[in-house]
Amino acid sequence: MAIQRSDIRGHATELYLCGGLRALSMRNLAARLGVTAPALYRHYGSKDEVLRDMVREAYRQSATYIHRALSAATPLDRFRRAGEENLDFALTHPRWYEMMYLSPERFGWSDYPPEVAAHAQATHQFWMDRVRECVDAGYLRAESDIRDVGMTMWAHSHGLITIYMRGLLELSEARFRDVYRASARRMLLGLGTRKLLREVGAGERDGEDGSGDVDHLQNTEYSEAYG
Amino acid sequence: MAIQRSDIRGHATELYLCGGLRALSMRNLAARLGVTAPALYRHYGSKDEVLRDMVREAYRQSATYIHRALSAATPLDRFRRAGEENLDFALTHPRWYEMMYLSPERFGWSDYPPEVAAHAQATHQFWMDRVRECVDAGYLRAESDIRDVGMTMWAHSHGLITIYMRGLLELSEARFRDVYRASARRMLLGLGTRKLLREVGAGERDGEDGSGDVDHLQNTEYSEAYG
DNA sequence: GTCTATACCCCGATAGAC
DNA sequence: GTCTATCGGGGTATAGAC
Repeated sequence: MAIQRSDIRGHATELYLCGGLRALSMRNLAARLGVTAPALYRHYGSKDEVLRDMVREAYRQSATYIHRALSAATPLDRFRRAGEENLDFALTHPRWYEMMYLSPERFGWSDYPPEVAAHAQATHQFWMDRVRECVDAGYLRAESDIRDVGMTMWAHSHGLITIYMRGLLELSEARFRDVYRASARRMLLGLGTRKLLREVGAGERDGEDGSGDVDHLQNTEYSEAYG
Repeated sequence: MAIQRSDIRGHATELYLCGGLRALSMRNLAARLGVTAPALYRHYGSKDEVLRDMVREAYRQSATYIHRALSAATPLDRFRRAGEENLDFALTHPRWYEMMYLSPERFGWSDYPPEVAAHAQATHQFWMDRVRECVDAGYLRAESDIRDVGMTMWAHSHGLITIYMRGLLELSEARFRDVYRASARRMLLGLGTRKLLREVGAGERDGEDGSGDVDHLQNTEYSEAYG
């Protein structure tokens, strides 16, 4: 049986996941598949094309995680679930996650190839849809441009994950999940309407119903889930 | 005059800034300095050591930017100024900024060398000090752990800059500055106390004094500076 | 079509001459 | 302190075996 593109991509990904780009050479890759390096060029035009395929795979995997959120019943649940799934993806496949946010020049590209850009655009759109749903349902403030709200939340989520992965927080993964949720909650206390404050756990705090002014939340314990 | 470490680091940085890691080889570097590659090994033990020195330089440069904020008069001004200086640094030296947040394995490291970790820690501490000041002055909500507040803001700032640098926002630099400030403002509307809401521009909006409930801010124009 | 063998040039790094 | 010479290992183009 001849070698398939998917075999190459699979082993390339495995190599990358184990030892980073350093471990991923065409010779290494070929040896894993029991062939010599030039044989790979029958299936991929260059190492670059292998990398591109890997990035696409990262987006594809990411999509399988966050799309599970669509099975949730309400806009708010879909939104929260998407956040959880994204966190799961990032923690389970950190290098795939990282690849999605690496500068193009990391791969020697001056810009992203069209198919990668399309995946990125689709992911972006998914998040915007989640935000739009929540705005329409009255859970998030309506602004002149919905994308601005999504962008702020996206920035927070991605920034936090990056900082964690960089090792600057010195937290266990389990602890980081709590921290992530707590931080997301802080975001929502700013972004959410009173309706959201009422629905998201305010009822569990000291008998308050969350309809008072925001300063009442000042010393809340944030280590619980935001939903 | 013999070659100095600073000459090597300077040219290495220039090469990296122009063409990324691909353009930075010991041979290239040596050619730029008018010597041959092995000569560099009198000054640096390895290419790795050059990289480490470059990352340290990135932190040093970053520090010169954000430390200017200390000349501002009040905690709130120092905090905002630090944000502006950090944005300036990121936009003026995107690759230096990027280096500060690259995973260690980008450089072939399993972890950060101690001197780099120390710089990162100092930068972290600087931001925590800015947050602490603002909490003490009553501008930011006091939480059980101050670092949590700083972390949320840090994550937002870094995430937004990363997304912009990745080219996903398709904005001009000037427009991005507005977007950054607007997004930071959204964060503060969640993080700030009423005192902050009163001081930060609420007075300019339709004659409101900002002391009402937060839903009044729902459709505010956010494209102005957050301070 | 698919793979091997070979070859070229660039890389990081070392040894030893000057 | 810098050179030349050299090593092992990369990406990949080419030629040709099956």
